Amino acid sequence: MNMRRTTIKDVAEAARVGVATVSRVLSGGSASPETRERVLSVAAQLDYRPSALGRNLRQRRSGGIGLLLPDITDTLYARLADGVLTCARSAGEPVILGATGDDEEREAELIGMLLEQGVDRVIAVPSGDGETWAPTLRAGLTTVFAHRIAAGRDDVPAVLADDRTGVRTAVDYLTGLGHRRIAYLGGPGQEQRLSAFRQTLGPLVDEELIVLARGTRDSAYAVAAGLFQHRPDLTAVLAGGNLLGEAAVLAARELDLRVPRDLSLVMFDDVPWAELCSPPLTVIAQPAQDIGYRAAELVLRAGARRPRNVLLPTELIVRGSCGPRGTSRSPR
Amino acid sequence: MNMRRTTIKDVAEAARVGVATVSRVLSGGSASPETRERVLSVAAQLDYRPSALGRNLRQRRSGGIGLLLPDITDTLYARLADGVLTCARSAGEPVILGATGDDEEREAELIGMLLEQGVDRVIAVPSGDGETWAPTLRAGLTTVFAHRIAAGRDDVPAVLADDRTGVRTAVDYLTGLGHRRIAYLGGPGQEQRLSAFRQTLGPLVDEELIVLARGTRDSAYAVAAGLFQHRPDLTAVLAGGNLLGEAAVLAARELDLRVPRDLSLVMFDDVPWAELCSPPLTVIAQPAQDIGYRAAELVLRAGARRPRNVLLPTELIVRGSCGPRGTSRSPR
DNA sequence: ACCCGGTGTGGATACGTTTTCATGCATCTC
DNA sequence: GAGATGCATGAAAACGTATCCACACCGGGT
Repeated sequence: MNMRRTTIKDVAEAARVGVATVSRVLSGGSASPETRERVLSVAAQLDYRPSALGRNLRQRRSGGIGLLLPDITDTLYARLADGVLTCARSAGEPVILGATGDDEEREAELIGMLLEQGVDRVIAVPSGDGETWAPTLRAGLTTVFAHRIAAGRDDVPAVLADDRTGVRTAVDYLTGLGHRRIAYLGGPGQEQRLSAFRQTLGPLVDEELIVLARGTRDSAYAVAAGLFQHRPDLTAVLAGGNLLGEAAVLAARELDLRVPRDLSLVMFDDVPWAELCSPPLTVIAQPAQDIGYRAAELVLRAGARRPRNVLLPTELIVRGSCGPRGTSRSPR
Repeated sequence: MNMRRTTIKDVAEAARVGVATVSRVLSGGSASPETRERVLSVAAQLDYRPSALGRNLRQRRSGGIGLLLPDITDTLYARLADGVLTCARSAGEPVILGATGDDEEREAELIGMLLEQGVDRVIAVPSGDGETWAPTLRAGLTTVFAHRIAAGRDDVPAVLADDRTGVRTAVDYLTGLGHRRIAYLGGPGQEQRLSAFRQTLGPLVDEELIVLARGTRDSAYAVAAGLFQHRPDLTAVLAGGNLLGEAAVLAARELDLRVPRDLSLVMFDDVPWAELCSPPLTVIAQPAQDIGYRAAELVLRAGARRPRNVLLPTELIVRGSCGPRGTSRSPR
């Protein structure tokens, strides 16, 4: 079977017009009503689909939007991706997905791949700093950051969750319950949350209770377990991501800490399993899907004036993992 | 800034050779050592990157792999996607992602989009039947199914988890614990699992204990709750997916069924939160990431003889959600 | 009658690459 | 030494589309 694809030329011949006219009709240009209808009917008849290849080459840009995430396996990013997909689908644009693994080098590599593909619109949860993203902008790509920003790249619009308010609400909630020794379990690239934590806690902040993990499960668990063992006097912990929260739950169980009696726990990001835990986890929900959707909107409606950053609200969802400060934990 | 992209022509001029030579050198064709080196050095100097646009048009196919999943939000599919991404990255191929939502129509639409993009390699967790996938094959796309197959499309190679053995192992485990009234909670597109369930259980099978949900969380919950209420005599349940398992846990808690005392639970697919549950869930683990990776391998190494279906082993991971059959549940 | 602006149309070109084909040169064979 | 064989090379032809430009035509103004 050597079926050649039907091209615009076939349509033009069949409709007895020039290729230019067919192109115009299909791209919404001007044409006389009868010509338009004839072309349309012939195109439908031959079930002609314009080749993106030809078009892309001609306009020196592939449609389509690039999406760069640290890890598609993380439900937060998966939801974000889902939002992007939803918006892109309604615009008929393909989405090229890449996983950076929070690695600057891999991110740069993927950016190179996108450039090679002629992609001219990118949504990213950036891992690298401003330098990594310089080629992108130099090449004239319209870029939008989501969920976090790259250091030193204030010129790129971003759509973010209102982390600061989220942290403040959670910390206020915990201090309201009487907690004083509150730990923060952080991950990579969340300076906003950490600084909000410090700021809200003010004089109560204890630098020893602030620990950072790398992006992996193992690292998160090790850090959480180490913290709990090293500082038995802490009564509450704020986990700055669902991976960290998972680690905290696991580590607490391993050390026989009862939640919420011995330890109150608030986790960033509402995930389906937060409700399945016992007790169900109190969380700071982020509109991950919306973030993706809005980012896609921004990147599609480019050309209009560069919009300011978008800040989406977070919400503290109180479930059962926080209680009043009990007596200090006793070593077993 | 009107920086024109550096093209192969620029490189050719700068290296004082023809464009054909540059193309050959860069594509690994034959050339004299000195020419090769000169071209390479000039290309590096200008930091030339061949445009995928031109190449794609020339060879009438976009490189790149299309990936069609029901829902990127489902961790199973997210892991599968991760496997595909990993393999694709090592091959330098972009991945175009689409979410079908388990909807035949949307799937067809996405297939159309892929065709229009000139994608000629597709990995899919198919939702539609053979008819939906007819255009794909007619257009000569190399297609590989993952995780499940489309009805009536035995001509498409597939990478699957060994569902039948997984189900058999789980059911044997449950009957070994003394359970006789075992329910099956199924989702869409998993005939393999269901038929294995029936076959393994043999005469013990009770059609009333087999219930199917649609793909959504709400539907899963409703079906699970209905089953538990309607048949208080059941003592064990096999959930045919992590969404179903989630629903089962939730419904059991809502109805005050203690796991595993009142109800033993085995879930298909090992997800991170299975360990966080209390009790931790006994699961049938599927190598989702491997499935994706292998599928990507298959689709990339096409041209070789069409390989037979690949069957990847599942594993029963015993945790704490199954116990010996207790006395029949008493109504509260 | 003439010109002029507007509109619909098609020919031609360019987008950047790969691949075919012909050419030239060097080496090998009889 | 003549012909054959091999290899490196560049000119040119696609690939399918969008767009520039020129042309024809039509109506209304002077």
